[in-house]
Amino acid sequence: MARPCPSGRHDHHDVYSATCPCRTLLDLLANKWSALIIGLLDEQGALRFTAIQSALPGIGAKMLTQTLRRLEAASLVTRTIYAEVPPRVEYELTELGFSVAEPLGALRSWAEDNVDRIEALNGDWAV
Amino acid sequence: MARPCPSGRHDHHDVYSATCPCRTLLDLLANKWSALIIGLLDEQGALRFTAIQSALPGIGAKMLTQTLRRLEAASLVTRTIYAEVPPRVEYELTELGFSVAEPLGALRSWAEDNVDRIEALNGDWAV
DNA sequence: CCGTATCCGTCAAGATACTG
DNA sequence: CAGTATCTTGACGGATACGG
Repeated sequence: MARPCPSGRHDHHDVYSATCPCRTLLDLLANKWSALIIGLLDEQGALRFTAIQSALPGIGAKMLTQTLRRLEAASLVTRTIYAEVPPRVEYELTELGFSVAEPLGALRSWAEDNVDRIEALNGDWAV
Repeated sequence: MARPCPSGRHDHHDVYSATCPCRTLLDLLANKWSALIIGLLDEQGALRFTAIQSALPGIGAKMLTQTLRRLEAASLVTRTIYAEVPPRVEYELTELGFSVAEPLGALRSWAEDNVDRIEALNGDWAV
């Protein structure tokens, strides 16, 4: 059983509470790379390590491994090793992973759709 | 006019491109504190600096100032100074800010609703 | 090919003290 | 009240080399 959250904003959990485990979960999702990785796996299905890395310019192998491992620990992603030569490892969303891909996708779309408006309002926003 | 994105996944922008300004925007939103601050202002309307800080246990004044300033630069939040004694400063969402509060709220709700399931699947996920 | 292990520089962020 | 200024630390993250 999860630790209950003091505030009781919802039945059991509240991201605004510092001690609530769902805040840790939000931190995992509200992260630069997690949102992109989950979106990628949502759109393209199972992908190999290298495929993910080249689809995400700027991410290093270490950071990618780290993020994938955390997503795997949270049961959002599965990691499947195929005993082949050369070795092949594929990452794929779990059912839970697909369900979080929806709100994350909405956020990505919002960013893509509104960045022009923001630049029009203030060209120097990207500090 | 915004710089176009090379990939052309959407009409003009693509968060998967490292150079696209909408990726910078996503980084601003997909951030531990931004999601909470925007959600708070969405639920409670205009709030003073101290009110926000006490609603977000764990955030320091420096980090709060920094995040609010970036949100203000992106035209998601307004900052209003009232010439009173003692001084009062209120932060409030703009129309743009309210519109992004929806997808962010969906993400927060998802975290609150699914953390139990994740803990049941793997008690050690929060590494 | 798919990582892990290690080293190491940078800068994000906390603590503290101070100002309008 | 609502910050800013300064200092300090340590964790993040890049580079490299190596293992399964």
